[in-house]
Order: sequence, then C-alpha cells, then structure tokens
Amino acid sequence: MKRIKIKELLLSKDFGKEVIVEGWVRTRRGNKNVSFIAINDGSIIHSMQVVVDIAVFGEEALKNITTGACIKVKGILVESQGQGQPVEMQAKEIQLYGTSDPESYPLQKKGHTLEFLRSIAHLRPRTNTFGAVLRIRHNMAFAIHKYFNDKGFYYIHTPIITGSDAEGAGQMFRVSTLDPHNLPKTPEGKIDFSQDFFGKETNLTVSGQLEGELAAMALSEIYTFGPTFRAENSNTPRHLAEFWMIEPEMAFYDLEDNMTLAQDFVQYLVKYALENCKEDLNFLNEMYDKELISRLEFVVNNDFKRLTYTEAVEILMKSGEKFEFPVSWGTDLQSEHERYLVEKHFNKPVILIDYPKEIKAFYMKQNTDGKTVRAMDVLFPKIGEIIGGSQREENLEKLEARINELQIPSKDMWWYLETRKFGTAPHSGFGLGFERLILFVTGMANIRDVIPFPRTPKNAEF
RNA sequence: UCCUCAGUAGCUCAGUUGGUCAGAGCACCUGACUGUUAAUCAGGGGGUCCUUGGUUCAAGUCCAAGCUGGGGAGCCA
Repeated sequence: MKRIKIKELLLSKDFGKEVIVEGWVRTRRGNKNVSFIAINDGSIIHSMQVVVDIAVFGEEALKNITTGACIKVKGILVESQGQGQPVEMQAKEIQLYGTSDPESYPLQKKGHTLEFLRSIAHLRPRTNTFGAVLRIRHNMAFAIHKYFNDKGFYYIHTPIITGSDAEGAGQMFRVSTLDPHNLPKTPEGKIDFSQDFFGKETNLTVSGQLEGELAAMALSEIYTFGPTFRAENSNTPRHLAEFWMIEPEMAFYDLEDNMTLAQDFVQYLVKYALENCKEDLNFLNEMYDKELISRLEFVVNNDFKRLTYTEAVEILMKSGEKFEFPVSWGTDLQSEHERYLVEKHFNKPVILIDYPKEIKAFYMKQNTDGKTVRAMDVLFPKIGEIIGGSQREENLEKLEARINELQIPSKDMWWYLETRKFGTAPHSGFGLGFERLILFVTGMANIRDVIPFPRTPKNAEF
C-alpha cells in the first residue's frame, strides 16, 4: 500500500478506508486514554490529526513520538469528531522512522522569531511559515515558465561564469583555481591570470542580460531565469549576494511594449498565486500581514501608473513633503522619494521612464533630447524597485560613443557590439528580482526569509 | 560601508543608582485529567549573563575594542 499525501487526504471523503501517511510530528497531546498526533508531510500547510487509542498501543509505544520525529501511520480515515479539521485518522499501526530528542530539537510548538529560524535554516522548512513560503516560491517559479512558454518565449541558459565585467554592476565574485597562497605573477608583478583555469580573469555573473540580448537577436523573444551574484557589501532586508533573476529580452519591442509586458507578467504571477496558493496565503495573511491578500488583489486589478522621471521630479518638488534628501532633476531618486510616489501620491505600483542618462547603464536607448534614456523602473509598495529595464540602444555608433564616453573597457565586449553590426534590431528587456517578487507575494519583510539558504555578507552557513 | 539598537536558560525577555541579581513566561521532563486543537493543572531539572581587555573592595550592570544579529541609509534586483 502506498502512502497518500495529506493534501489529498484532507479533501477525501473515503471514510472507513485504510490509508497510509508519512511525515513529521508537529505536536502530540492528549491524556491517559487517547493521544492526538499532528503529522505534516509538507504537501499542504495543514497537518493530519492521528488519533491513537492508548489502550491498544500502550504508553511505551508512544514515548518516542515527539515533536520533530518522523513516522509512518497506517489507519482508518474517519470524519473528525473534534473541531479544527474535517478528517482524521484512527491509527492501526505506527512505524517510527526517526526519533527526535525533545530536549535538543530546536523547534517548538510555539512561534519562533524569524531571526532565530534563520540560524536553523536546515530545520526551518518544517515550520508552517517556511512551508508556505517555499510552496509559494515553487509556484511562482513554475508560473514564470508557464507564462513565458504560453507566450512563445524561449528559456535561455546564460553562463554563470563570465569573463567580462561588461555591465559594471558592482563587485563580482572571482572564480579561480589558482592557489591563493602561491599566485603566479607576471614580470610586472601582477597576478598572471593566463595560468588560471580559463586563461583569463573570470567571475560569477551579475546579469544574463548581455547574453540574453544575443539570443533575442535570433529567437525574438527569450527569457533567462537563473542565479545571479553580487559581491556588494549590502546589508539590507532587500539584498542577497546570491539571488535569482528573471530577464526577458524581446526583439521588436519598444519601451511601451516593454512596460506592457512587465505589468502583464507581474499581474499574471500575482493572480496565479491568489488562485493556486490560497491556503498558504491565508496563513501568511493571518500571521504576518493582515493586508496581504487585499494588496495582491489590488495589484492584479489596477493598471500601474506610468510617468516620466521628469514628471516624477516635478510631483516630488511640488509635494510639500519634507524629504531627508532634496529632490532635483539629474540625481537618482532616493528610497523615500520612491515610497512617496508609490505609497502616498499614486497609491499603486508606478513605472518610471526616461531617466537622465548619467544615472543609467550604457546600453540604454538614448532619447532625442540628448539628456535621457529609455529606462524603466517598476516600483512596488513596501519593497521598492522590483523591476529594472529599458529599451536597448540598437545603433552601433551611438552605443560605441556612449561606451567611449563612460570609458568602459570594450575589448571584452566585441561580441555584444556585433549584434549592432549584423542585423541590428530595436529591442527591449527587463530584470525581475525573483526574491523581491516572493517578498511581495508572501508579505515577508526580509529577503532572507524567502530563499531557503540565504547568502549574505558574513553568512554562507548551510 | 555609514548611522542606530540589541546580545542574560532551548526560545522570548526582565534584571532599577555598580552591592543575595542568576529571574519570569513558554518549551522540556514527571505526575494528574475519558476527544485534544499553541490543551489545561501541579511539580522538577536547566546558565561561558556574546568575546577579550580595562575601571573598581565589588561588574549581567560602567568604559574600550571586536564578533554576531535587527532596523535605517547607500548600491541595486
């Protein structure tokens, strides 16, 4: 007889049927005559209540069935006599797979702080909160592939090890097989990377965008979805050193098309969560954020406000709001400015476009005003920037001029520039931080609580 | 990296002007209870007061440095 997942059994009406469940004990309680075991197998947030007649099993047999233990139960599925669950199991046989010393098992029946759970990341998937977050995370990953597949986008695997620092997006993690205690040196005394594994200096990727553009110049509409690494010493609830990013890149899309896709994409994902993760969202709504579900519904049902950077600066200057940092055209907007626009002025997600070229990356399409570029940032309540993207500069001369202006070493970028040389095309794309999406969908406050094993400065445990 | 707050039992925390200050709740263990729902009730065990150094007759308490964590900022996704 095969086990049946608790998710399935809780919906079952096969009362009187003999079934098997396997899972981990959440709690056991009761008295001299009867014992109740809550067993959870992670298939759903709810546990199965197993009712044990102590006269049949004996107290000794139940002694090791403690919180955290793993057991197999064969029993009869019955309608629950108690409140709180529709069905329960009357135990006939119990097999103990693994004990769990209650003295040292760190998870209790009572709630723990998220900070403490981070220190036991190997066990926190066994909590209701992380079970919910991890199931939602899975559903969002699946929905991302489904969305793009249904739209005819192709999934491209861009390299994780890169030989170019093209984007210049902050500090990178070096990839090397050189012996750090005995580094080969060039005659000039510098490290001789020609002797390294790849014969050159290599790093972990900070973005798959440039390679994504290459694929879009052949397959029209593509997306990447992979790990991304930033060695920035960022200590905030919104940054990780290792995170996952989705980067669609589309030939023949202008910035308007790009914005339309970004909004449709995010709304699809949030709607997917509302429809497919109802039980987990209800739990998070109840325990962490009473406005979570209404906020998700609002995002699904309302267009994002689109406006230019210049318009945003005017709104901020006229707002009368006292900002810590003054607003002026040409400087990047501060968190407080973005929050004002999203949470106070428009009270909905905002897409800002046409930023000053000085504060944006070299590859963004230059506007005819000579001052701004076709950039877009999608700003969300509570988490700020969730998407950053742009229409790309497809004109070779303009792109090269910008590269020279910024003194970007273009030696390693010949292949990128050749897309503008051979059959260039208008195209656009954006990057969505996967964990930031999960933050928004789950209502969690810290990005370290939406990835199973967070990598942050001074922390690579587990 | 900067600003700021914190670190005392397995967890969450209290600990006053430096002088019975080693404490509480929960968890755990034992017992009671005829169906529990974070069960309830009674009892019990449990400590590197983050680390190092300093001030003092005396430091959980004051000072310095460091480590770790939270919040805010910057960088960004």
